Formats: sequence, C-alpha cells, structure tokens
Amino acid sequence: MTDDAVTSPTSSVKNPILVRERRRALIDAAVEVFFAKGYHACRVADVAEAAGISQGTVYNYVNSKEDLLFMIVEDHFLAYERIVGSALEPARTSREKLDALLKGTVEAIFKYRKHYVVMLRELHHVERNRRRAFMQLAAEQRKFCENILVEIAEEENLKIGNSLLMSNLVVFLPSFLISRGWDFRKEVNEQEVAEFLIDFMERGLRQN
Amino acid sequence: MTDDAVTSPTSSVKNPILVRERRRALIDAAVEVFFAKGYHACRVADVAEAAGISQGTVYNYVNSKEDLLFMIVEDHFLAYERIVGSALEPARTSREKLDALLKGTVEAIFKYRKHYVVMLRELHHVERNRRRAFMQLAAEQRKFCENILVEIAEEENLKIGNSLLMSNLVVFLPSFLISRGWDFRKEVNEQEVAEFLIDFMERGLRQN
Amino acid sequence: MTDDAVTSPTSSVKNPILVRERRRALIDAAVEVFFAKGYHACRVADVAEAAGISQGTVYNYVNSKEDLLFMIVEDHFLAYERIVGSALEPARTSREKLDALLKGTVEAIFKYRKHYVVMLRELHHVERNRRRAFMQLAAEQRKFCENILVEIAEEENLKIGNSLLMSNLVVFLPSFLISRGWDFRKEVNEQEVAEFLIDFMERGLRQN
Amino acid sequence: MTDDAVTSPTSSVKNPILVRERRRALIDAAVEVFFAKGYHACRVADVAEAAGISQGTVYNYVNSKEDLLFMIVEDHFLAYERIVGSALEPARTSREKLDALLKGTVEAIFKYRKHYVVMLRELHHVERNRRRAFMQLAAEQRKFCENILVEIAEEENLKIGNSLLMSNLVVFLPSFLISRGWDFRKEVNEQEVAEFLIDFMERGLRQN
DNA sequence: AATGAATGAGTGTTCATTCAT
DNA sequence: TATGAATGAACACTCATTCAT
Repeated sequence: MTDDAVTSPTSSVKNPILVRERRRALIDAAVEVFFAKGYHACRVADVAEAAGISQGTVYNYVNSKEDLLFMIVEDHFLAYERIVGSALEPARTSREKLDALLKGTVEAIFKYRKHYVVMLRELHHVERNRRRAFMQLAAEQRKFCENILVEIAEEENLKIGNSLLMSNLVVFLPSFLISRGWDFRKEVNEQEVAEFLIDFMERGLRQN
Repeated sequence: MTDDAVTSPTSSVKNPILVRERRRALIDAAVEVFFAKGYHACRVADVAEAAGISQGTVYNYVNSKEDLLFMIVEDHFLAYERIVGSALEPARTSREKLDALLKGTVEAIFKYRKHYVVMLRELHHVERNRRRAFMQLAAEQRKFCENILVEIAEEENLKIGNSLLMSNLVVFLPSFLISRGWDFRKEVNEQEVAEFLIDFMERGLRQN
Repeated sequence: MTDDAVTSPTSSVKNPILVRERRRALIDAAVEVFFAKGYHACRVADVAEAAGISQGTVYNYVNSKEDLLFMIVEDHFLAYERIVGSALEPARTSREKLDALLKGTVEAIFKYRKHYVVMLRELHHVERNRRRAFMQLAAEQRKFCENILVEIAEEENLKIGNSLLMSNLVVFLPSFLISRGWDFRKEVNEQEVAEFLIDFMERGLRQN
Repeated sequence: MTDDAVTSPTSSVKNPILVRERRRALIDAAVEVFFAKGYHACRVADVAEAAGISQGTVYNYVNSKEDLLFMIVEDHFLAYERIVGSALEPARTSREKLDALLKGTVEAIFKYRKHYVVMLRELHHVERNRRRAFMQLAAEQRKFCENILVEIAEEENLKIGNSLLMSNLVVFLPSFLISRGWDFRKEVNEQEVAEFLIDFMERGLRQN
C-alpha cells in the first residue's frame, strides 16, 4: 500500500507559491459553501466562484470535487495539531498540560467549527483508503491525548479509569458546541460553554 | 405556518393498514441503505428493492426521496420518546428518575444508532421548514430532560450549575458511542461504554 | 477471461421485445449520424433524436456511447454472415461457391457501406477487449473464405499462391467502393463496380 | 473560393527556418500520438510534449488542433509525390514506368503507413473546404496514374478495361497492408506482401 | 394498487484556445 | 519567441419523478 494514495491532491500547476495560494483560497471557499449548503447541493462552480477563480481553473489545483473535501479535513487536522501543540508548549507541570490539552482541544474545534461540521457530515464521501488514513490520524491524535492523561494520572495519583474511553471522550466532548449549539447559543456565550465543558471534563476525570 | 408542511408525507393509497405496512418497510429499508452508502449515493430504486417493492410504487406512499429521510428522523424521535417514557414509568424517587433518564437515553441512541447516524449526517438535506420542526422536537426532548434534572437537583439539594447546558449534555453524550465507537469497539464492549457514560454523567452532575 | 466482457450491452429494460425494437432503432440512428458527422462530433442526444426517443432513454438500452459503436460493428458482422451465408446456400460446385462468395462479400459491404465506414473510422475507439473480439470475428470470416478458396483451388487444379494473403485480399477488396467511390461514383454505377471487382478478383486468383 | 482557405496554416513567428523546424517536429509528433491513441484521445498538450515544446508554443505555429491533422495529410501527399516521382524518373519504357508506378505507390504507402492510417481515420474531421481540396489532390494523383496506365496500354496493346476504375484500384490496393496487416503480419513479411500485391495488380491489369 | 419505461434537468470533468508575463 | 496558467464551452451520464398500462 503506497502512502501516495492518501496524500494531498496533485496539481498541474508548477509554481508552488501559486499552488499554495490557490489551494488556500479553495479550501476557505469550500468550507464556506459546503458548510452553508452541503457538499452535494454545491456545484464545483459555486466553490470556484467563492474562491474567485473560474470553474475550469479549479481542476488545475485539484483532481476532483472530492479532493476539496479531503483538503478540508486535512486542513482541520493540521490546525488541531498546531493549536494544541502551541497550547502545550509553555506547559510544564502535568496539571498545566492537562489544562492546555483541554483548552487547546476546545479552542481548536470551536475555531474550526465549520471545518468540523463539514468533516463530520461528509467524511463518508471520501474514498475508502483516504478515509481510513484519517481515522488513523484521528486515532493518533487521541493517543497523544491518552498519553498525557496517563502521565498526569500517575503524577497526581489520580484514577481515571479506562484511559482509552476517557481520552476518546476528551477529544469528543468539544463537538458538543457544534452538535447542540443551536439550542443554547442564544442564552450562553461561547466562553461560558468552553468553561462548562472544561469543568465537566475535569470533574469527570476525578474518579473516586 | 401550517402544520401540514412538517407532518408525515401524504399517500395516494387509501387503505391505512397497507400504508402503515409499506411505510414501515420503506423506513427500515431506507435506514439500512442510507446508513450503508449515504443518502446521495443511494437511488430510490435501491430503497425500493430493499423494501421489496418496485421503484414506482414508492411514490404511492411517499412524495419524494426527501420524505424517506424525514420518516427516518421522525421514527427516531418516536422511538426515543417510547424508550425513555417506559424507562421512566416505574421510577418513583427522583434518584430513580435520573437513573432511568440516563439509561433510557443511552439505550435509545444505542439501539437506533443507524437512524441516529443517518439523521446527523443528512438532516441538513431536509427542507428548511421541516428541519426547524425537528429542532423544535429535539428541544422539547431536551427540556423534558431538563425538568427532571431540576426536580432532582431540588429534591437532593444538588447544584447542577447551568441546567440548560447540562440537559443538552445529557442528550448529547450517548452519541459518543456512535461518533467514536470505531476507535474503541474492539477493546470495550457496548455495555461497558454505557456504564462508563452513565458514571461520567453522574459524576459530572454533582457540582460542589 | 470471460466472454461477458465482449457481448452485447446490458439493458435495464426487461421486456425483450421492447429491447429488440429500441436497439434496432438505436443502431439505425447511430449509423446514420455517426456516418454523417463522425462519432465524436455527434452527441448522444443526436442519436436519441434520430431514434425518436429521449436522451435519457438511450441509457435504458445501452451502457455508454461506445456501446452504440459496438452494436454497429456487431450488426455489420451479423449482416455479412447472413448475406454471404444465403448466397452460398444454393451453390453446389466449387465454382459456384467461389462466385457466391465473391458476390456475397461485395453485396454485403456495398449494402452496409455506412456501417462499414463507421467501423473502419471508429473501431479504434472501442475498448481494447471488445476490439480484440472483433478482430477475432473478422479473422474467422476470413478463414471461412480461405477454406472455400483452397477447396476450389484443389478441385479446379488452380494455383492461388499464398491463400492467407489471397483470402485477406478477397474480404478487403470490396471496400474499394467505399474508399474510392467518391472519385468514380458519377461515372460508373455500382453494378459496374461490382462486376469490375469480381472480374479483377477472378483474374487475380488464376495464378499461372 | 480563395486558395487561402486550404493552404498551410499561418504562423505568428517570422523566422522561416524556425517555422519549418518546429512544424516538422509538430508533424512528426502528431503522427506518432494520433496514430497511437487517435486524434480525439490526444490533447494538444500531448503533441506539444512529444514535439519538445510547450502547449502554448504550438499555437505560434499552428492555428488549431485541426491544422495538425491537415499538416499530416499534406505531408503524406507530398511524400507520395516525391517517392513516386523519383521512382519514375529513371524509367524509360512504358513497362518500366508501370513497374515504377506500382512499386513507388506501394513503397510510399508502406513507408508512410502511420500518416496513412491517421489520414483514413481522421480526415473527416478536417473542415469541409479543406477536405475537398484533398479529394482534389488525391484525384490528381490518381489521374497521373491513369495517364501512365493508358500510355502503357497503348504502347503494349493491352486492354485494361475501365481505366478510371483501374487507376483507382492501383492507388487503393497498397492500403491492403494497412487495413489487413494485423491478420497476416506474423506469417508474411512486408516484402512478400509488396510482391504479392504487385503481382496481383499486374495480373489483374491484363484483361483479355 | 403496482409496475417499470420514459423523461430531461442537472453536474463533474475535459481540453482547445487565449493571453499576460 | 516561449511559457504555462486561466478560461468556459461542451458533453456523457445519472436518477428522481411521472404516467400509461
């Protein structure tokens, strides 16, 4: 199995700067329109227009409509890594790390909520192999989280029960805002939701 | 706004028993095929075949492909009410009610996971008005849950913080199994996940 | 290697009489329009219109535009077999057979000249496997011809030299009308060309 | 009717040597790729690449993709004239001329078989006017041939029957190798085919 | 009430051609 | 003169929906 099958789409355009710029515009445009109307309800022309290029030009940077979806998901994961990574950097004690992890995860998902929604809704359209690659990525993300949890648990002499389930829960919970936000957005602001979630997780983590 | 716009699809067939039977078959068939391949990848003919009727006949019981989606979502909510309702029936003390609520919610979502997945993935395809009606239904479901939580909190002298968020969280959490199951299904059986979730929720609810 | 890959296209329509009728209409229509404007210059809609059905309906009887080409070629070969077959039926002596063979071949190609032109021009568009199958068919056709030539040669004590080349030449020569007709059609009528060709072949066959 | 419409394509490039060189490369490249994959299956970019220039540059030497086809056909006819011309040059007696004519024709078509195949297959794509011009050219070629035949017939007191048909046949027959070669190439080498054809023609020409 | 054939609107993708650099 | 990125017209094919039987 080659890794090639699951990497970024190829481009017929040679200038790498141009490729980066146009792809950025395409991802941003695709996130907006896919989020607003759904992947299937959008024509490639809609994305092109939103990106400020012509329909045909899209295919100089992407091999198929599905590639656009792929790039969104990829973008989301890279952003998660970036955000959680820089949240963890200054953390020294394990307690600080836990805090950073929770806050980073919440922040990442909150910030990239449109990416996230599109990913959840439409991931099943990306080709089997690629999808599997993302499952893998997501699993690694989760393991990264598990390691920190275990480390903290040991240091703080904390029982966290099944660390597999617990770490899964940590990466899962922030999607709460996205899944249910429509029901409480008017009453509670985002900051409060973040705090609520972090509190809830911390309480849930202390098992005894 | 007429209620008509958001009620079940109309049928050209007069015999109500036949209508019920065929619709049941259609819902079951649609859940299976939509779950397996996604709403857009399935043709109406696929659903018809799975339901054991011909393509044309589908339109004697349903007005559009979207109706099938609608019926699935409706079916899911009815099932939720039924399951949580009968779980709560024997409960007397508020503690028993809380227990019944959590367990019922978990059970309902676990049992109807295919309905649930299809609903999450594809709800955005159903027409604006109908979708709004479902939001309303979901909101009521959640309020029902909130009322019980508040009642219990008062009786047990428990602080549950923001009851709006908390009740939302309760109806949200069981989807954990569905969203992340792929990452732990091999290691942890379903019963354990249910217990883990119920524990976690109970712990999270005690705010002091 | 399955034979399936090279057989007639499949149809979603179950009524075999309807299938036969519509396919007949499609072949006739396709021959006309492909002959007149070329395979690539014709849209499927052109063929549909010429066949008196709608664009979408074409695909109830055919899986792709290429299938139309395939059916034309197939039709041509079947017609050849039919025509040469019935020309040979009454022939008794080997001399009569030779005569029948030459006349039948000329008649078949003359009658189905549009099929023939389309086939020559566009055969290279049909998929590798199918094309190979037709080469095979054509080769068998030619062998059938070779057998008769050899038989006659023995009976009549005739030297025909390389029978492989000679039989190839016999099936090839009638295409003369089609390839060069534009240059002499105004001066010479078809019957004369047929006689000329048959004479030429007979003369060419007597080698000594 | 202006001659302009049917002459070689115009070029934006002034340097005539460059034009000649690039066009040579383009024709050679186009013959190869059109022969291999067919005119429609080849993109202009394919030809450009095979010719060692960039896609855009093609249009400095050619006005359209069709021009490439045109140039191939033109190249073929020029080559025919050149080859038959120099074959005829040393011929003195009419018998030598006949010999030279037949051999030259066979040689020309054999040598330029790729040109020939592309021409037969794709000529119908070139615009009506230009196509007509080629018909004219081909007719002249044929007349040139007819004149020789008639001359020889008179000198040798030979009946060749309908000289229009006969001369057409002479220019037509060499395409035998190309049309049917796939069926005998493995068994008979090219030289043998050439001899077979020349024999056959000579025999066929003697009508008595 | 059931069937399945007919319809045609809708869309992803290709590629000849143009043109700014 | 050469390049290669941008363009948009064109088209095969799908499939939800209709309707005659």
